[in-house]
Amino acid sequence: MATIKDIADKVGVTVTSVSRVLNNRGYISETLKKRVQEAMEELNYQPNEVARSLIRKKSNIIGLIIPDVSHPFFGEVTKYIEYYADKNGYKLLLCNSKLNKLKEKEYINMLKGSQVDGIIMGSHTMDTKDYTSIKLPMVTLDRQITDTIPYISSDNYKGGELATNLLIKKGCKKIAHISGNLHLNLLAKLRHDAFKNVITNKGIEHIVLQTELNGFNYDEYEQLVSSMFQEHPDIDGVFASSDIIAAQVLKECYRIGKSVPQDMKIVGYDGIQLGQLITPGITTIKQPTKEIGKMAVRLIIEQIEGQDVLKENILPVKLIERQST
Amino acid sequence: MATIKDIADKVGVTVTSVSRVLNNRGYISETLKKRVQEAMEELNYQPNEVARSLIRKKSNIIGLIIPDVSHPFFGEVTKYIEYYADKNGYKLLLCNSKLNKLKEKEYINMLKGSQVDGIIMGSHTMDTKDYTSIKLPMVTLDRQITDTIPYISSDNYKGGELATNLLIKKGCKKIAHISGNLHLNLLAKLRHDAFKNVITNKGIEHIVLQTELNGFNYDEYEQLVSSMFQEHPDIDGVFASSDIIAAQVLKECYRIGKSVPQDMKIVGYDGIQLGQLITPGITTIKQPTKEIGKMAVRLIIEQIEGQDVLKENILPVKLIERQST
DNA sequence: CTGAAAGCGCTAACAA
DNA sequence: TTGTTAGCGCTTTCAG
Repeated sequence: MATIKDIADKVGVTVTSVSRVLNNRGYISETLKKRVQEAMEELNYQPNEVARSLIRKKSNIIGLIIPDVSHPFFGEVTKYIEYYADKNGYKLLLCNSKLNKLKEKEYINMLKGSQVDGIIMGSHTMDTKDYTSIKLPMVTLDRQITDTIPYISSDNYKGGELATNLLIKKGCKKIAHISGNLHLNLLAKLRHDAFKNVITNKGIEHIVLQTELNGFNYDEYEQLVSSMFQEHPDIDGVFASSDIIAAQVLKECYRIGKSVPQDMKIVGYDGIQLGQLITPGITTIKQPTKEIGKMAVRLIIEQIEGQDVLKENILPVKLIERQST
Repeated sequence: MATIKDIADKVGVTVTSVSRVLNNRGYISETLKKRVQEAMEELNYQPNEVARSLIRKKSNIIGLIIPDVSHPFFGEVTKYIEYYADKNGYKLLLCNSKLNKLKEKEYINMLKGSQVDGIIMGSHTMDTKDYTSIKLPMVTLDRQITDTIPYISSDNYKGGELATNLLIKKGCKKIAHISGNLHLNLLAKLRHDAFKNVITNKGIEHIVLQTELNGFNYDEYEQLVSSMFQEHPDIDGVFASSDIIAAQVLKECYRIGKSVPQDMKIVGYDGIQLGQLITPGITTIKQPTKEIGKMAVRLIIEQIEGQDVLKENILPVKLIERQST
């Protein structure tokens, strides 16, 4: 790979001048500029970003820690984060923590060592103090760690209300809520809170189940759903905390011969693209993945640039009614 | 952030000694080693990987260019690539090309500038010469560019055969193959070739459709499938080149009242995790995403280490029969 | 308008 | 066993 020195030698100037045209800063004659640019073209010169990072103390890299890119929701968010990062001249280092505390810690150290300019945390299984000691621009997705670290979430409470009210409106008499793990301190817990409040107010029979801590295990969902129906054969409505779980519920309904939406109504969560492929279409609460990704990148960059940012960033959700209700 | 100098000062030695314990190379007394390590602990020292990269001329970063992480197949492959990269001490820089030639070029330049040690190309819309000029360890997924660049693919021909034979065995009289775009020079084209060969040999009526070039557009699939059924109402078997497309076919069958598998049999491709959530379960050809990811990382690292690697790496596929056939 | 020189944080001969 | 020194590729004062 050609270096700045090679260009300088070829043109017969010093690296200083080449650096000047590279950064378009300081005085350089038009002719020199031309000649340098030509030489760069010819040698197919690519500035070494590692060297630049070292001296500038800025890598233009954003670290992203999420549980699992292959989960559709995180896949979509990641796509948009990458898109907006790139659009703003940043690169994305991807880390899948699998909701593992140790892994998360290791990744954070790795990212610090790699001199990333900021970290977007979509997985947060560690303790508060572990985060406050990071000393790097950060934004979390769906978890409020302290009131100094900005977070982005969609309106989980509203989502929970929409889902629960819809099931009630549609006439469900006994409703189950299958929530993610409630011990992770996620803001997604607000979906559960909304469910509880609404359903208690209306005095409707209900149960709540939660998934395990260990990531996204389809087999576990299958178990969970199957035993739920066995224990509570009279359930006629389910509010699932993800479209994946909702799909699992739907599948179990097929298996045990319950027809949807007649005998059973289902509402999912997330609004992943794949939801529209399933029949009957799963009614869902759509999270604005694109806006989440966009805002995550914006908040990180603004912090990198030293600006103050809003700590609380709650984006609207939308009820999408399909055939499962 | 503490630097090596800070540690040296604190312990009262030079950076050389600190570097020695950091890299565990050369002679250092046990006591000095201890003291240095303690100082590192105390100051929470993280070596600056950017500086190390600069001098070692090795970044320990692998670049990954794929069309779209949010596509389930690529999401799964990405997950495993990240897993094995991390396991081997490499980081992953993620790039979504959206099958855009210009974007792909820009990403390659970006990755070269970032001094990545190698590139895994899961998107390849450029011309052969653009790849040969990269001069960096590379491996491609599902495309053979030259006989010097190693590639990984699953046994597409076999997959095509398995799918087609199954549909025939199940009694289909007119079979459609919905393929990805055939102009991308992908090895996935072999699925089409196998389909053609098998079905022509057996003298069975058939049609072939292909998707557009522009990425993965669910609406386009919907259009395509819908008009296919309108023009050929007598189709009773579909071999789709992805599970997503297969799901779309299934959805259309529900819409127009064709029952699956009685009136219509469907085989998908990829074997994504989500396939098992759909009812009826979609019969599919499973690609070994984990092995693909593992091998991609292995081949890149072996090249980085200067080893020779096999150029042709074809992994086995597996037929998974579910209820759609 | 251009160059000389220092230095980013770290590694690695070569000396001592 | 430890230190001196040069240098990775680049940016940036400060001179000229």
